[in-house]
Amino acid sequence: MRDYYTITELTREFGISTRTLRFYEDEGLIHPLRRGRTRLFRPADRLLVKQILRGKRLGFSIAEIREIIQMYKAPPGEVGQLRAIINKAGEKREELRQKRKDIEDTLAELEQVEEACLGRLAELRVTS
Amino acid sequence: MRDYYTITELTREFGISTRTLRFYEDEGLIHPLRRGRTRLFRPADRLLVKQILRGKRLGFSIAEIREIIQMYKAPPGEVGQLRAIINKAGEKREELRQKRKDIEDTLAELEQVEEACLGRLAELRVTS
DNA sequence: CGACGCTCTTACGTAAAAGTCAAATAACGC
DNA sequence: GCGTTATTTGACTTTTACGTAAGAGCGTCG
Repeated sequence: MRDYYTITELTREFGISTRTLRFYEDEGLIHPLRRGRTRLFRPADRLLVKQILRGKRLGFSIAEIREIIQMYKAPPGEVGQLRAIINKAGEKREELRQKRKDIEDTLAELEQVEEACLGRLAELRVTS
Repeated sequence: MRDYYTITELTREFGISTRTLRFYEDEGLIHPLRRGRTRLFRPADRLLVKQILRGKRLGFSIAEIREIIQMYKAPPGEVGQLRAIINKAGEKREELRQKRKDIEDTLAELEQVEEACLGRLAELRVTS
């Protein structure tokens, strides 16, 4: 496990631009160290980037991703705070289950598309 | 099953604006009938809207949703065309499986968050 | 008949998430 | 040490997916 990654290393690994990583820093999603002005990304920062991109793939906005990330690093706060986190986590989980159902439905439809195409191809081979 | 829906009926059912439905028509995603200038949405149009919104929940862009929709209504074309559709459907399915994995991972992490919070709450009750 | 609600088109505005470009530093390879 | 490459900040631009407002046309309810 590397100590530090340069910004370019991460852009290559994840297929994103430096602008994107700086944007995520401006948005408060990551906080890489600095040596002088140069950013040094720790493994923990790299993991965060991974989680951010995963959130993007699922269609979450930066604001939503920020909420999720903040739950991960929520400190052992007071009772009300803990309950609030539990609630928010529950909501997000419900949302994710909905997305999962959407995926299952779309997958089923695409399988039908493929089968229909294969069937039509078979017909064409027989007919011709 | 209704014959036709007005634009406002659909906006109420789906919680979207008339602007959004007209935008989807401009983008070629739906093609409601017309009586004069007024749009008449058939059940098939309503189904399409459902599929569009499902795509949006999954983070697909309008362009991607258009691709998916076009696969659904692909006519029994020629062999090359059919193969192309099968390929594209395969790609989308792979993408969806990735999203599903992303969801499973995020769900697992959120469950950990919840458990950590519950554990901490239990501690607080004991300690206090 | 008049107000009201629904609908239409056209056009400009906007928020989110970066892309792009410039100019200045900093770090690296030899 | 010096040229090349990487990195920084800052500002402006772009794309997507609508929001919003203006102005006008129908149908109907009282």
